[in-house]
Order: sequence, then C-alpha cells, then structure tokens
Amino acid sequence: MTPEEKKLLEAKAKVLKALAHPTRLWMVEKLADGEKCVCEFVDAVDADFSTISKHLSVLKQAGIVVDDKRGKQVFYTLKVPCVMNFMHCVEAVIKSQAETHAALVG
Amino acid sequence: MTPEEKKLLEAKAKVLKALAHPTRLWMVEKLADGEKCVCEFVDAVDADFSTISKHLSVLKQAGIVVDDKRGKQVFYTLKVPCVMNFMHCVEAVIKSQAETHAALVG
DNA sequence: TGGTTGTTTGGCAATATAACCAAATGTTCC
DNA sequence: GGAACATTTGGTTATATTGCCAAACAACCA
Repeated sequence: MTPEEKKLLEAKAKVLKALAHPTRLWMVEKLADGEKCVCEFVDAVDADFSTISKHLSVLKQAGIVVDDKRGKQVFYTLKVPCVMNFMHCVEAVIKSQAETHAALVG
Repeated sequence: MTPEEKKLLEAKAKVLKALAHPTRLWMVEKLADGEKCVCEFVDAVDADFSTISKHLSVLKQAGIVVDDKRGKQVFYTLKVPCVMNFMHCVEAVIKSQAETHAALVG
C-alpha cells in the first residue's frame, strides 16, 4: 500500500467516523431537509448545548457540513448531500443483519 | 424521538462505525473484488494477525461481511455489496473538503 | 498421537471519544 | 459600555477502541 493510498483510506475513515454516532447521524438526517440553526438541535436533543456544538464541529471538520453565522445564530447545511444516499445501503445492512439474527434464533 | 427511531439510529451508527477504520475500509475494498481468505489480509498488512482477526470480527458483527470456514482457512465475503456504492460519495466529501481547504490556503 | 498451520480469544496498556460543567467569545440591543 | 443571548472552547472524568502479546482452538498431516 502506497502512502497516498494509506492517506486516502484515512481520509475516508474520518468521514465515516464523523457519521458514526447516533446524534450526528440524526443531525445529518435533519440537515437533509435543509439548513438548520444550532438552536433547533439544542431544543430537540436532550443534551448539553456544548455537546451539540462539538458534534457539529466534528461534522464540519470532516467536510460534511458547512456553517454560516448570521447575527447571533449559526446555521448549518449539508455540504455534500449525497451523504444521504448511502443511508439506504446502511439500512439494507441492518435489515440483512436482522434477518440473519432471526434465522439463528428461530 | 421515539425509542424505535433511537434504536435505528444506533444501528446505523454501528454499521458506519464498523467501516470507520482505515484497515477495515481497506479490507472491505478488497472484499469488493470477491471472497478473501484471512491469510491474504495477514500477508498484505503490517499488523498482527490477531489485529486483523479482530477487525474482521467487527465487520462481521456489524453485518457487513460473512465468514465461511473451509479446512484450516476462513474466507470472508461482503454480505451487502452496496456498501461500496457510497464510497463514491465519501470520496466526493473528501474532494470537496480538499477544495475548501485549498481555497482557504490559496 | 503429536506437530504444524491458520485463526480466534483473553488480557493489558496506550490512545481516543463522549458528555458534562464552567468559562470565554461574539453579537445584538439598550 | 454593559446586559442578554447563541455558540464555542477548555477541562475533567468515564468509557470505548486499538494493537500487541500470549494462549487457546480447530483442522490437517506425519
């Protein structure tokens, strides 16, 4: 494996890692509907606002979202909307896994 | 958020988390070409075989791969091939991020 | 049976992640 | 300038992940 290939793998892993958290995934799904203010997340989730902020920061650093400060508020948007496309595949994995498990149990 | 929605988010996050590691991602990419023996990974990666085995176990638990023991060897296969589809999107994220970064620098 | 090979499991130390609280920052309004 | 609001940052603790070593297991061969 060349250093370039290794770097690319690490970059990809970073993006996936950013998505690999229930709260962040939920945020991304919300953002698929369009721009959202940080305050909307704070209101909707039962977590400290600093926690929300840090999660958004992870998504931003991974290049998944962009932020836009307007007045006192900060708005976040999905930078690369295709992120949502692969959720269908993730769901397929889950479904397949559930079936396997059911088969083992039953 | 209902408990069901929460559970689904956690399940999705688990799948993504399983993919969110350079070595595991590399394995998945190799498996996209078809079934591979554990020994092939061991030969190709500069890591202990126990490490390789544990990574494969993570992918298996997430429902991404299935294993098949034949004789002394164990073969792994991608269970849900669509996993590869979203790599294109992940690459798009990286590219977009690189451009943003370049724009900031230049 | 005993040795060899291929793979998994258990245990441990190092590192990374997550969540909370408190404090700092930046923006608006007076 | 100072108060109030929205968000980020720093610090700390709890928990999870990673990777190595050693040991266990399983399958084959002599």
